[in-house]
Amino acid sequence: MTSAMSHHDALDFGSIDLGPISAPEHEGANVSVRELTRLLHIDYPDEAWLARTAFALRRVHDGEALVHSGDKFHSLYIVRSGCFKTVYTDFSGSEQVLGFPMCGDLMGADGIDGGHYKSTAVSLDTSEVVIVPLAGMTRLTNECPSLEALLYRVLSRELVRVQNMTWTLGTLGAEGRVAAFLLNLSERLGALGYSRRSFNLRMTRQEIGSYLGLKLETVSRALSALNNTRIIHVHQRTIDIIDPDALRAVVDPAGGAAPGIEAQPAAGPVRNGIQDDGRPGKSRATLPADVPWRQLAVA
Amino acid sequence: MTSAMSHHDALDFGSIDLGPISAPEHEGANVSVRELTRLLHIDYPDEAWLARTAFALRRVHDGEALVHSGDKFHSLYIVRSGCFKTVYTDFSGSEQVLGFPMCGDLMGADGIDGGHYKSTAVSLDTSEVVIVPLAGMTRLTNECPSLEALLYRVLSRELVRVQNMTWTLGTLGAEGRVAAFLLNLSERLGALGYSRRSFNLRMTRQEIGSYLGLKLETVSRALSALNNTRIIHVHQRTIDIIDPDALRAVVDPAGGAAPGIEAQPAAGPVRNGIQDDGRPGKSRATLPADVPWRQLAVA
DNA sequence: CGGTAAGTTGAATCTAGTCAAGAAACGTGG
DNA sequence: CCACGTTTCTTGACTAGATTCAACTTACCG
Repeated sequence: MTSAMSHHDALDFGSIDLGPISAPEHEGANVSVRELTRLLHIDYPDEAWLARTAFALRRVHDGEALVHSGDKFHSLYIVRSGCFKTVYTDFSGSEQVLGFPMCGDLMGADGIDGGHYKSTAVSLDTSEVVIVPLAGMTRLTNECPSLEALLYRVLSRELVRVQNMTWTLGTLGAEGRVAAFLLNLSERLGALGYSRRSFNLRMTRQEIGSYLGLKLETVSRALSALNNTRIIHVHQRTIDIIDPDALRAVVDPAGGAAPGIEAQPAAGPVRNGIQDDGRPGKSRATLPADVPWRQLAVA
Repeated sequence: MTSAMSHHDALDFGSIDLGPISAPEHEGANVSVRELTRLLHIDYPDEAWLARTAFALRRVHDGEALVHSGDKFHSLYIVRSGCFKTVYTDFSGSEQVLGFPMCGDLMGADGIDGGHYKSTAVSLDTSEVVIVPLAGMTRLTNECPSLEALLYRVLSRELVRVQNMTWTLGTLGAEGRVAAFLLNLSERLGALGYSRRSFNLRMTRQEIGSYLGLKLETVSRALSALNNTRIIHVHQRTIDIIDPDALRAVVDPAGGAAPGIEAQPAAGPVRNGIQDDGRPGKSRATLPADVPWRQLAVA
């Protein structure tokens, strides 16, 4: 095999040729770019013509799969409402939960590189997703580079999320993991305008355990333990966080330096991450203020 | 160097204004887009004008940090030679290793969204990286959408890698993790033209353990166990894989493949003829070899 | 050479997994 | 509305596996 690499366009995202923006699965109302950025908490310059561009929505019912592992990749999805679980299915039957995407979260990115989704996304609720057909995006990004940046950011964000997860799995014990899971959930729900103190889990102990690398019994025990120490109150899927600080302490016993639990400033649009002004004279290559920089992992 | 052309969008990657493509840290020779795609094992339509575009290289010495956690984000990096470790640094000083990027691997992507790198990249060797200043890319991607797709793919690939890692941490025991780690390393080295059978670790047990969520003693024991069962031969950092199949069986006793390993429609070109040469690799080579579809989790 | 860092190995401890039984919630159909 | 089966959750006792503590060996570097 010589260096003959000109096969057909291996880099093409497929050949979904669509109108302005839509998708095979189009159904129901559409969503403007502006609303999309609001969902993602990412600011972007409002350009009139873009505000008119719209993405299709898709509704997914409880228990229904949005995409299956192995399906041909075509679109990214941003959750607009509801809640999902994403799973690797070990064809011996057992599944490993990779995440619980909720409003504003990305799904499907693991399909870009290989051309096939690598995980299955199942709705845990009646949910709605914004369909972002990647192939169709290049046309748009040509006219609006900031839209391209937005995509990079969304992908990066997902990467960070998963990296935090490996930190959680690599460092924390059972109670720490469960505590981190609850805090993360609390934070995300809070960012969406729900109560940070009180919420209902939409997933089973089994699913939580799979996600956290624990058995369901262990999850149950950890929850009971936190319940007994009055840090939270648990009844089935109802969670009340009584003492958030104590909960944080479970994750990070080493004093308060608890790496920010606040995942996203969520309240206001996240300041433009990539903006930078660093002109060429940026130098100062080594003034790294090696700050503990983490967000609380999980979910 | 200081060209004048600041397109100004709120989401712009900054105003690093550079020539064709270069970066503040420019130093040494450059690398063409074509070579970059070869590094990444991603095909792309060869456009003459693009072939003339070049990326800067940077050399990083053993023990030196390429970027620090908390540094302002400016570029992505593709490893061209050598080996790194990427770490989260816990405020209390302890570090969690996130990966061991090698030739063709991406670094720095966790900095895109927040505008600051979230992990530190330290060279475990004398290494060379291709500097990909993201801000400067939008101009290029306008002219060549496939380049944009390339970036998406690279990010997606990294995401999948980390997802596989969470699978590893979530499901495997100590021996399985170490076995998966070795197989992954073997596969990656093989893809680079080195021996799959015999190689030297460039990281300590401590670092491996941190990466795999284990203590160094546990890593040592796992290696000893595999050594005693004649599956591999270990002597300090020298690894010989004697029975690859047995090693795979340690990861997946059930005999199938790990999740996600399900056969992809071999979208790839066939492999060229490089076999194991049986020598622990350290000869310099940037041989392109096609990556087998998916490596076994880890690393 | 000698000192330090890295790796190995053993024994005790602790944590999470496993097996098992029972309680609580949920859905369905009478 | 209640009875019934199913699923989910909780709890206990026991086991397997990883961590901890500690001694010791081996490599590496000046």
